[in-house]
Amino acid sequence: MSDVPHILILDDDAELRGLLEQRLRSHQYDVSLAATGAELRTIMQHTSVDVIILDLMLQGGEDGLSICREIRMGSTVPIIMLTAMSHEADRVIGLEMGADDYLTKPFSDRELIARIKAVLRRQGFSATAEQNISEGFKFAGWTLDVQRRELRDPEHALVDLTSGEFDLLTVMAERANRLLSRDLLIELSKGRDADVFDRSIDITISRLRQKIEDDVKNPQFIKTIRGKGYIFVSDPKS
Amino acid sequence: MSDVPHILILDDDAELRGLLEQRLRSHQYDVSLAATGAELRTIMQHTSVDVIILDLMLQGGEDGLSICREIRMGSTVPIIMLTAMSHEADRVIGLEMGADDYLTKPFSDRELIARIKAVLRRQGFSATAEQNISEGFKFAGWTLDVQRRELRDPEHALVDLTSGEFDLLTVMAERANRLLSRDLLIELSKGRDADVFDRSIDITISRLRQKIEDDVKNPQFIKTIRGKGYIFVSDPKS
DNA sequence: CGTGGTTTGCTGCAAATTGTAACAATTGTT
DNA sequence: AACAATTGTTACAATTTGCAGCAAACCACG
Repeated sequence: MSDVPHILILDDDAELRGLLEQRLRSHQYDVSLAATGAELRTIMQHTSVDVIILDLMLQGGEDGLSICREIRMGSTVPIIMLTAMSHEADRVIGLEMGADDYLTKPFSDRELIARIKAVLRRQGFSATAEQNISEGFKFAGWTLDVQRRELRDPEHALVDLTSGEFDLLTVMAERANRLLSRDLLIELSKGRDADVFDRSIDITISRLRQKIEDDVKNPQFIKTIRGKGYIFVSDPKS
Repeated sequence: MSDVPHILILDDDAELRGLLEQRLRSHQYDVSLAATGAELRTIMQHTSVDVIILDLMLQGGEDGLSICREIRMGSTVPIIMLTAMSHEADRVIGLEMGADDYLTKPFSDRELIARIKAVLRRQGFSATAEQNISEGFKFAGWTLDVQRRELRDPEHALVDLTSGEFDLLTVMAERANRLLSRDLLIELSKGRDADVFDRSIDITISRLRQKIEDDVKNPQFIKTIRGKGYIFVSDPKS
């Protein structure tokens, strides 16, 4: 609960679980273990988790993807998926389901630690999830204050957003650096299901870009992924 | 199990195996030995391997090329092949099957170590091992930032790529210096299976070349292997 | 060397996808 | 009610992608 990142591992292979626990602990992480989705749920209800490591293939009718999607319904915790198969298609599916990264078994400590660090850094780990939600977000000098519902540019000037624009920006900032489908964005920001020909997200994205992007033709923050959706990049231009 | 590269040797000659092990260990590598394809499989399932050294000629019905191909189905580990004959034909076949480099017997320690280092370096090993992963790629001054979905030329200027071009370049950069078949590229970059007369990769390659190659007629980065596919060369100029 | 068949490069299209302007519907305020 | 602000829809523009088809390059033969 302090500044040590807390990692939750869901895998049905007890041996691998133990191994991962040992290695992550030796790298100064706080580790919790779960063998089933139910255990994972219990742990998540009682403690705060910074990263989840999820095996794509579970036994006994459970499925990593469904669990991933389920977690995503109620949380934005970064998820790293473990997969035994190497088909890159898994990656596509995993990312679409809301995983943040994935690893093909077997993998080395080095790889796993690197991905954990990368994911934590991307999520701006200095602030925990709750802090993020209550305090707001910062990206490239901009400040999004969710409490006051205010956006300020790097010069600290107020940028006038409509509430729809603000809601969209908020859900995107909460899920920065992830692929977000139009359907998901509509559900999260408008709280309704998307119609088949629903283009309203595109229009709101367009209006947001006009207000926050330097060059609308080359957006730094909101990137379009053709055929997939959008990504909000929280840390552009290094 | 830490930062020392792990090398797996598959050879049916026990004497050569021992010799290689001893020498590689003296060069600070972590070494595992396998005498058969089955042993190799077992080792790969349980640990992570950074380089595989594979004898092309094996006894008892096993064949280095098939094993190489089999490894490639599920992994991108660099493979160095040992061959008794120096026929250039072997080289072509080997590259087709997915080997990364070649060594003709007999060879010196020096040669072997040099190739191992070269292969590791191409995989971006020497780098702090963290950048290597999912952050981005660098080649000949260019920068491919996977998070921000941006490509910059050696002058640090943004190069405008479409989603499809970006995806293709990414999967090629992830597998630099390897022969990549059209089918594989389609599966990896578009997430679908290739049709029989699918030329869409050729077109995307062509458009990519227009944007990144100095002289499109003499491409430095994306080389065509007639009848086989393409290779992305990450470090041209030699 | 030629020659013909095969493979690859690349230029128009056409279809699909995305961006956005203009207008209509909705909501909230005075 | 009148008005302004916000949001959704429609329509059209711009972009991206894949295919057809032809030119160029390549290869194996004689």
